[in-house]
Amino acid sequence: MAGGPEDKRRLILDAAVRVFAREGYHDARVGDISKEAGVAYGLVYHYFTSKEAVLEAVFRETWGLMLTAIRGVEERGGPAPDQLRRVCAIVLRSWRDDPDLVRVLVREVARSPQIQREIDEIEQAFAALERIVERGQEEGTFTRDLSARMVALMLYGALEEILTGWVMSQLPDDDDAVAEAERTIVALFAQGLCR
Amino acid sequence: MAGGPEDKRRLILDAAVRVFAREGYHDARVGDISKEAGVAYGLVYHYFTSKEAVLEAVFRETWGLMLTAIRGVEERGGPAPDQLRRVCAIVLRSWRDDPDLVRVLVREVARSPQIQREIDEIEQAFAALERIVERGQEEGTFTRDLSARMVALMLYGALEEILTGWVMSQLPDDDDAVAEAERTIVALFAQGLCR
DNA sequence: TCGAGTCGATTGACGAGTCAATCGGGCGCC
DNA sequence: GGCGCCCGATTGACTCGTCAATCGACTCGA
Repeated sequence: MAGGPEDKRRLILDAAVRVFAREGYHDARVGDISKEAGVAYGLVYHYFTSKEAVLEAVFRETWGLMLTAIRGVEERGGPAPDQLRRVCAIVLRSWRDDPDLVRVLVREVARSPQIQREIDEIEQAFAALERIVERGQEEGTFTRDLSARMVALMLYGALEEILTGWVMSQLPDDDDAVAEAERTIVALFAQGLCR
Repeated sequence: MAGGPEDKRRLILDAAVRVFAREGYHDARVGDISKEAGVAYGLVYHYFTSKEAVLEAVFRETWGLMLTAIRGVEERGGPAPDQLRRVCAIVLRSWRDDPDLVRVLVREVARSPQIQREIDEIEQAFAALERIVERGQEEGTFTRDLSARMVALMLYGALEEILTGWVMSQLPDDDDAVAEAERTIVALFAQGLCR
């Protein structure tokens, strides 16, 4: 099993993340991926039906993990603002955990023509955020004046833009900055700007 | 002059917006653009050095107008929350004004590998938002606890995500919804969620 | 006559995807 | 235990369609 087929698949997938992060999906050649993985060109097609399928697998597997983590927050329960904070922490910390992966997701998937916004999967992330906001409204912590769906969208956009800022190095991204981003987004969405 | 060269250039540019909106940049053929514009294939290359240059011109000219409008808001002055509201109105209403253009900007430019985030131009939009937030902090309307730059980024992301929601039809986009989006984003950033 | 503006068939590069050949290790049979 | 067969894993040279970009010809007003 140590040399089983799944290993090569993972090898290719991990290599693809590095290559896509380095070159971008469009400029990345399938040959670059096989080379980076140390396998033959054709093997990529043994495990994936196309170059796009490789990107899709990267997205699907990562996104699945993220959704699971978010659902974990929901199940653990607690006050809505706390849940929001924990979700933001998960999303923002992913940058420290695997910058290449975040780079690929932000640049190629978030709004890409390839994988035109795996609507379904991304919708589930919105839905989770929306549920948390709704729960806050029901428990009376959050105002009912704002549409939970729209707030969820804006929260998602704010998080994505912070990650993008890091990917594009428009924003410092040391540990302090990551912690500050967490603090800022929670404070902003909870209390707003006005003093 | 009615048949002067600038006319054909505009013709091509406008056609390109429609074609990119319809097909996406990658799938759009240069021939599609010339056909849509009703000019010969080669003429596209008379006015632009490459297909990518066409997209870039679309971005640059539109973004210029938007920056001018935002600077207009700044110059007109007034309380920071008001300025924020006016900027949001400009951005969000652009969807009603020219959906094709917004579709292209959101899908192809915002995070694209082509025109890799015309860093400079987009930075100026961030900077304008940042200045407005800072002014609010100086006049004492906004809390000084949050980094103006980060807030600017989050605001930008929230706006972009709303537009994206419309582009991807994940969000109703009738006149009422546009008005509600304006109200929601201003209320959220000013007061936050907590009651 | 001149050249700016216009035309569109041609081309040449390029890279995704194919496929036939080879490898290798598990398994049954002697 | 050892031999050899079988089949999936692996290889990489090659094919083949696709466009972006070029370029030489044509038009027409000055």
